[in-house]
Amino acid sequence: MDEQRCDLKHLHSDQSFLGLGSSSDHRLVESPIKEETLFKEIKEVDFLSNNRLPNQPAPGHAELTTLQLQVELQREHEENQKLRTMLDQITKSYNGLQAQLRMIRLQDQLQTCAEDSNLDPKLSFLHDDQSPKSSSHHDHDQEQVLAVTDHDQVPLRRARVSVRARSEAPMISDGCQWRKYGQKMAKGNPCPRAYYRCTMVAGCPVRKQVQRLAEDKTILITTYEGNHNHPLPPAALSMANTTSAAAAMLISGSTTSKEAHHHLTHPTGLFSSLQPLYGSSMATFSTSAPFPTITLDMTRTPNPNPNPMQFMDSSATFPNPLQGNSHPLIGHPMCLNFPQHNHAALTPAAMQLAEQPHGSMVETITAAITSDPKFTTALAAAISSRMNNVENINAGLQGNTNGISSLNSNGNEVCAALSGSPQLPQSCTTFSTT
DNA sequence: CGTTTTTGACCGGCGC
DNA sequence: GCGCCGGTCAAAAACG
Repeated sequence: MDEQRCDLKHLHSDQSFLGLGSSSDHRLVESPIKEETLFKEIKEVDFLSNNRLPNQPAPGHAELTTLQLQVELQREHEENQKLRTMLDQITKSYNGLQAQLRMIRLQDQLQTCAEDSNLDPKLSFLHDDQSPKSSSHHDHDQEQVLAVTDHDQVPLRRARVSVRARSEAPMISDGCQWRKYGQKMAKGNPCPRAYYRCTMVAGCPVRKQVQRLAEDKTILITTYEGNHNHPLPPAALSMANTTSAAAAMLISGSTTSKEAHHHLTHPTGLFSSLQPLYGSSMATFSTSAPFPTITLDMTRTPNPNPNPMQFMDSSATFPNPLQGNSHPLIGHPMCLNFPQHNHAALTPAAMQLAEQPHGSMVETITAAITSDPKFTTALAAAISSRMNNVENINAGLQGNTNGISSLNSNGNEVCAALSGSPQLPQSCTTFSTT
């Protein structure tokens, strides 16, 4: 009952709900459901008001019988069910519109990129099983947009994100529910490799492999593949954002080189612009494997950021209230967006790109940082102070962009940053090159 | 008793 | 064609 009240309180109080609170959001995302209708509906189920039932006796009235209370409870339960149904519909509409917006932005972004640099031929791995090579540049871009934004998981199903972290536990806690479906002895490693699939929702394509490093058995290598096709609890957003962002970077940041490894600092495009911000040794690309893989190393601290809080700028945005999919986590006070970037360090082109899923790399770093208890307190204080100012900040849809190929998951909120990955005993302030 | 884990079998890709 | 290897399946076992 308390949870229901919290939900409804949020519906009443959060002006950012559905993005209706922001003028810019309102302009860009118009819910198919009229505002008036929405709030009228909500008004009818205002559990918090003492006058919500004008034709019913006030609570606590002496005339109330147990039967009446039961009838009222039943009625409120039905209304609550209606509300949840409505919320689900709104969620679907919101996700659909957000996906459309994302596709439009991505098209614009690719047009901009096409003018500045050649697209990577190696991106053909995105198109292998979709269509033959196209002759025109424009068609190529269109194909890429379709491949990247398609919901069928093909692109990121092939891109993988490997996360290295020190952990004594058999598996790092990333907030998702996993079911083990296999275990194999990998070549050259005495430790078995375990295979898990996401069981939060039936049919979720996300899988992961967990294996200990042969050289150092305290290091756990978790390899993620695919994107969740369902909303994630805040505790799972951090890692999901990490993998989604990294996979998006892997896809969009590939180079023409056939070298076995590519660093994020390759000389063209986004990453060179981001390099001053992210440092020079955060992650490693590997294209020698059957699947393109990006490795994020959270086990070393070769180049500690002297001021990790620099990632916290003033561009914090409202949370996507629907990310939790009508669960009590909606409106959770800790569920706020981390800033996307230190915009001052980026070129305009990089900023535009970075406002797309690449921006989640900041969250990747944030996740690593916040998995360290030493930073948790400081982060909590910083977040608390910024939450006081968040109402004055334009929400902006860029704060709610998801992973490139994920239409309705992997929002950019780093809700779990402060609570997630408790089993990561060590983390670093930057990612290291392996 | 339903769910999860274990584990051997099976399949497909790849190199020789 | 054969063997190796990574990945998945599915029946049995274990668990709560």
